[in-house]
Amino acid sequence: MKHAVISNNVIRRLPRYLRKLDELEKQGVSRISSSQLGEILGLTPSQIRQDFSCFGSFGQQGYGYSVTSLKEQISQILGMDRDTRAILVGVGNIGRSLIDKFNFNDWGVTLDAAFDVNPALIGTTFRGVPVKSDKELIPYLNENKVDIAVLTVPREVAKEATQQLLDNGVEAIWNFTNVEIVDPYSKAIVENLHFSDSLLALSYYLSERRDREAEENQ
Amino acid sequence: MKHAVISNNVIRRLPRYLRKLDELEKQGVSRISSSQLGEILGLTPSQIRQDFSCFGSFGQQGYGYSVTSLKEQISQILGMDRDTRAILVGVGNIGRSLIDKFNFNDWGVTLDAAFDVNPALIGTTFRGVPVKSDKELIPYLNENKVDIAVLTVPREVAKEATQQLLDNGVEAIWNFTNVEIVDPYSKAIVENLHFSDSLLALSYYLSERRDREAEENQ
DNA sequence: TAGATTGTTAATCGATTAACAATC
DNA sequence: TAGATTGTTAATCGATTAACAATC
Repeated sequence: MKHAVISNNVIRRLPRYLRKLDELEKQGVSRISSSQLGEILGLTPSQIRQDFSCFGSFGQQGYGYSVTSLKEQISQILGMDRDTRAILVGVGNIGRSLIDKFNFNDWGVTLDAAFDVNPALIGTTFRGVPVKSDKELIPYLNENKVDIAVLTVPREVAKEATQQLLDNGVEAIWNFTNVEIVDPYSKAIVENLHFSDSLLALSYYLSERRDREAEENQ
Repeated sequence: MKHAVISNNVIRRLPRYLRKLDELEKQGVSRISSSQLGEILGLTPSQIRQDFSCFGSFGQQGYGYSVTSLKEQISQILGMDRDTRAILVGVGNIGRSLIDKFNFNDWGVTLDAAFDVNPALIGTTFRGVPVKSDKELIPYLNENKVDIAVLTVPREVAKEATQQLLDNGVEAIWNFTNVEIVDPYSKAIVENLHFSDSLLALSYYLSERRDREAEENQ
């Protein structure tokens, strides 16, 4: 029934809260106030309380928040307690490192299978994830629940792969290709991880600082 | 002299403009108006003109923008024409895939060296990038210009590595560890690429949609 | 010249911050 | 109870959008 649309800014802060709460929990901290959390994260207490209040009342007046229960609430808001199934398309370098090192399970996501064109990879298994032929992709999509497709193919085939995924019922794409994904049906959820965008932002802030320093030294 | 601070939102849009302009240029498009660009990117023409006007006047009344020259202007704003030198710390899966597949040069950054603790890797070279011992890191930092450190070490050693880098003059860190980097001197520029934050945001939007659909089907 | 589109100023909208009553 | 801190409403601030004169 609560149908208010939550702003993207709020959503992007939730994982940060979660990360810090997890850290605090591991350090044995059991209770925290919005002021303390704000201090740690560089946010105002108001903003933190405002953020939480989008989803309910998780604290207690005069006391603050229980670290553990706040963490659980946020996990749930983010959908971590759902049975989310993922596949990975493109077992290149980055795909491989995601299979090997990224703990999908820690975030409530199960990586069920990977797909590639390379015969040397097909039939192998990394960390329990079987690598299947790209020819099996469409049949697989038709026979299994797939919530998220992790897109780690070379940029040349990104468009084609996206088309296949969307045409066969995938609703969400986690995009690691440096290509702007266009969903012709505008109904997919696309989350981009453009490394280059991130590096360019860093580059901007660095050169802006250099300019400022150069001016000051005149 | 132009000392106005540009909002982060604007900075984050610049790489998107750049990507699209590059694409348009490759397609042979030589001229574009703010309305056309807005149409393509899902932004208002006003916003686009407002964004550009933070940095100067790049267009021409009645005509629009030259794709090539606009692209050049943005590249320059982002610092791509500077001699930015980087090193990579931690040649694991993700570090390796960055060396092998990410074209630092395309973004105006030169990756000069990588560092690792693994004796099997030390002395090898990937794509022209030599892998050096972690013991050589500090001497290297003292003898060479290093603008950006790409941090791809395991999370357990992230803090320690950060400390070394900051203590030896590195001003910018591109952080791939899923650890909140804390700069004790609060002067470093830190750009985080938290994969998990991105996945969790995706997870939120997915479960929010599922909830909405479930309600509608009642 | 007429039409198109910029650059910029003003108006609106939304997000953050401040304030405070409620209450643990 | 007194002190602390939430949840929420109101005030402020900043970002986006609209409007339009300037001009190519």
